[in-house]
Amino acid sequence: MNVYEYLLSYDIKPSVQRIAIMDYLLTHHTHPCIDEIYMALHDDIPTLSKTTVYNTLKLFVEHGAAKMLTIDERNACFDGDTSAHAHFQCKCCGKIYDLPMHVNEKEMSDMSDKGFSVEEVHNYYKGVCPECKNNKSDKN
Amino acid sequence: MNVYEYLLSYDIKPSVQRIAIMDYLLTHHTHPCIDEIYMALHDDIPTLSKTTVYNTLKLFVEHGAAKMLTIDERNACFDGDTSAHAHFQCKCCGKIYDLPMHVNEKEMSDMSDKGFSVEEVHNYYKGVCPECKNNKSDKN
DNA sequence: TTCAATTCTGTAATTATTACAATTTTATTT
DNA sequence: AAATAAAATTGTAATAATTACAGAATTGAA
Repeated sequence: MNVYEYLLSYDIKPSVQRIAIMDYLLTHHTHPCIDEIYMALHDDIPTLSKTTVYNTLKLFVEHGAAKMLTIDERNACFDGDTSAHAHFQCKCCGKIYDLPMHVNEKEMSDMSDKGFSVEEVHNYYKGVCPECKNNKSDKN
Repeated sequence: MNVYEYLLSYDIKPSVQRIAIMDYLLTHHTHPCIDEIYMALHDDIPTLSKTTVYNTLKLFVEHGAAKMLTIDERNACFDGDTSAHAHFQCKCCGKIYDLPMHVNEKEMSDMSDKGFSVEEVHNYYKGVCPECKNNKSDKN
């Protein structure tokens, strides 16, 4: 399935901009912020407006085609992988890694027992990634 | 232990403003944003500056006396309860609830096996709280 | 009391995000 | 194919959160 059909499957009308943005999300697993996407696509689509990037990602999130991450305190990040998974952000380099998520069934059933309807599960860690740990020890 | 000593235990020099802000965090479990704290304390300390609220909370977080939550997309929220626990934010009323957190030991050991040093665990859910569910059904 | 260091304050600057009107593009009808 | 209507995009301006910073106030030590 190409990006055009992929968008349609989420009830999103494809356009040049939407296809480019979704394609970027699906091929780059960097959990980009608005600016990263804008700057990356600006070369191919010189007329692209940052407002369009904002609007498009909002649309994607509303239709369930992308997820917004609030791991990074500075910027909202976006993830084209909508499957349930956890994240790790390195405090040193800022990179966000994907991790398998093990949903806690006990926690979930406790919540619904108390009358909470759970719609989203967010699970992330912060610390230092292996790369940055190596770089640090190199300098000693 | 009073708030004065509590701040000292985190190596934070107490001041009128710091004591008031920490006291607010410890007695109100609303996970307040900057504005809530500022407005609540403004009556008692009319000279209080919003910059001080920002600076003080930053200081608290750095010293481990408070945690910053990025659950709410609009504002950073702050939590004086530094013990490991999860959160639930209602998409309807915005309220943030505390939940017991069950740390996933498997996930943790997987990460350290791969060379990740985990320093923070964030775990939260979004959905509709029991109160809002009741209010909705009342209107039918 | 004097001096130095720290903390607080208020304003200005910065940055992310949203609002909105005008333009462009796309789809539909004639 | 031309005319029309609807939707999407763009760019600018407005808003809101946060940070920078310099001066004022406070605290602690000599």
